[in-house]
Amino acid sequence: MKVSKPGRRGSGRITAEDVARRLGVSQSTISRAFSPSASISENMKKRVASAALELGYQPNVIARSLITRRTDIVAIVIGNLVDPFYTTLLRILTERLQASGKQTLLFSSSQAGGLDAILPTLLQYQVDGIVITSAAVSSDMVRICAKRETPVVLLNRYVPGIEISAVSCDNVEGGRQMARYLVELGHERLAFVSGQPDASTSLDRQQGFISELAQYGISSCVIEQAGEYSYEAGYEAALRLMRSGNVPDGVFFASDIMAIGGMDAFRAKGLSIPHDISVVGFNDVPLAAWPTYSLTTVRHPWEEMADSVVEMLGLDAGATPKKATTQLIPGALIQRSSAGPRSGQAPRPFARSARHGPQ
Amino acid sequence: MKVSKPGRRGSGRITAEDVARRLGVSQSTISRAFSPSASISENMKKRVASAALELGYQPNVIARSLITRRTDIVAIVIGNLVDPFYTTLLRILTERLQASGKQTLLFSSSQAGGLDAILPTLLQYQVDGIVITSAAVSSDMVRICAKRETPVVLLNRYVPGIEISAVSCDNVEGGRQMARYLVELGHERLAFVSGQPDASTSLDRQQGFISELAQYGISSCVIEQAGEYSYEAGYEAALRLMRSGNVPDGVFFASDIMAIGGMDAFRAKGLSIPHDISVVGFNDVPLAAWPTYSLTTVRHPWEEMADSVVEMLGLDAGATPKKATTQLIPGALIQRSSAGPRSGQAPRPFARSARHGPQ
DNA sequence: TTGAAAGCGTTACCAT
DNA sequence: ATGGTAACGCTTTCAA
Repeated sequence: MKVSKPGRRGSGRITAEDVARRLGVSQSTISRAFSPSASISENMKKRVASAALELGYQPNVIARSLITRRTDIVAIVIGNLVDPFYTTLLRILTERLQASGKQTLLFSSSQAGGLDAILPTLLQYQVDGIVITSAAVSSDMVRICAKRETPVVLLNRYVPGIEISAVSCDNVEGGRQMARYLVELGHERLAFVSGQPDASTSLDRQQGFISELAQYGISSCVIEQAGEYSYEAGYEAALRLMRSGNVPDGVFFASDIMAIGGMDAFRAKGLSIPHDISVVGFNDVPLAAWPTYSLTTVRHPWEEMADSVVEMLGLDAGATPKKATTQLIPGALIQRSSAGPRSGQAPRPFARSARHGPQ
Repeated sequence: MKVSKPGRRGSGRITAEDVARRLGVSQSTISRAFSPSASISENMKKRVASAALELGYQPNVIARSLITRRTDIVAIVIGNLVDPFYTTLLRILTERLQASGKQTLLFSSSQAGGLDAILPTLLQYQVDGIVITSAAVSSDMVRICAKRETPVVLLNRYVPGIEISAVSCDNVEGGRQMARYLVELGHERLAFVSGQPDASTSLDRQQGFISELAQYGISSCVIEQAGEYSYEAGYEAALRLMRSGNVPDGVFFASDIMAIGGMDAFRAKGLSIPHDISVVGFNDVPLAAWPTYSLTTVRHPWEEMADSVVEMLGLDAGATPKKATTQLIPGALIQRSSAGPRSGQAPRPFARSARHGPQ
């Protein structure tokens, strides 16, 4: 006869052992009752379920992960929780992960040390995957993660020389769309306000914009460096643009939040939008749709991006350790009223470039 | 002589055992090298450190938590990741937790089922504490958490009849401050726009506002229900306020995001702020400081609130299982330009109620 | 279908 | 100061 183990320890923790004792069965049986694929009689399953409910038992996923090697936790590294773009990204991604039964362990990389300081602690938590939406990624990090077989996906950015998966909006094409749109509205004196000078997102949007302008025979475009993706930076950049003397008639800001700062600056100086100047952004954050701004922008394919991330992390059943690939998903031009035809021209001469109408 | 265990399993996981073998010492020694309070020679500690670095070893906190019963993970339940108030709260709290060596497991309760659906999975992760910033909290939940000895803190709300800790801004006093401020600017025809009708935050601000108005002999105040804390709801509420015929000369919105929606609505209808109408909000989200809005509001004591939460969770060394208490922290009236003296009056007759100047 | 036992990677206690 | 060993709560063989 089995000698029953000592009773409950001081803690309020209820274990499978407790349920087993209650039912007079083995602890393994309790485990099986919570494992969908295990073979257990329907009757026993029911008995366990009711006993568990009664005792308030819930399997300890932490203990489980030790043996299954899956925590169902995904780490998300976010740089700037002030920027609505990132909070939107976080929201969409967390909801998507939650829907797949994964939980989000949130890391803010704005802390001192950046990603380098975060990565070690992050890995200690044995996360099933890492999503990085910001911060510099070194090849050292990639090597460390690869060695531990922890999948990493860069979201909204990519690092060329590195073996790492990435999913991002097609920023080059987005820049092109904006160029086409503004040119077809009749604008010729254009400006681009860049974000962080080394961010691939900003660079790509710029490159797409400039190269498409060239297609239309517009070879000059003022490039104003805002320095960072923020309202204040956009505001200041707009002021500098105005001080420079020749105010453009169309400005493409590398992100919505900068564009909105820019609009406020232009208006503060008495310009009317879009009459005196057309402003467009990128991202389509909720703010952009507000009537005060009604910002024409490129909508990020939020849902598709989130889906891609989940797929590339290989979190679903068949964990295919995908080779590192970069996936670009096209965005959609959202026409609102912050950009209009050049003053004195007929409104909306072409609508060809608007692949999607206003929402 | 000890028989060495079989070598590494397929996985890329490096364990303390691996480091021990490498150094020809026991696994316990490796563990001690990573435990600050353990007794280990300085020399050995160094040898372990370098071997660990070489092999890429990091202690598995998941395994550790099994025995220490501390995961260093705090669950944060956020209802509305669109509202800048909540994203700000999340940012501040996550940074504060990270600074204390705790990690944030993020749960969005806007998902179907709300908190009831989330709590079970949340508890499976053996979190050290739970911070709830939204959603209804039932006494059942409180009982379950209490049984498991998992501390719970309500942030920015409280539930009267329940034995649960809460930390919140002093909403009643905030409402009073706003009443004083608007009255002293000369306004008499006032309105309050409420958020969710059952939210303690909204109710308290309303109560403080109304009761303080009464102190000044103003017994009537229009109450407009916006229904939820959102830009759109604020916008619509403002429109209804205007349609009602007697437009107030001062409106207190229960939250900044509603106030901003309201400002846009008033302006869209041709009103000038603060000339025709004064608007004030609550929270002091980053948006409120933008020049377009320059919203007078009550600043949430973000940092103090975060500090209080950490303290009430008892996460630091001496885990005092505090009795459930509700802590109210006063906010600060931030004077900006969305509210001004009643048209035709001398500007700023009193400044008494502005406890802090504009930032 | 069920039970017993061997881990998973760590900490903590007991020896030495 | 260090090594051995028993937990921690679970999943997963292997037997029955």
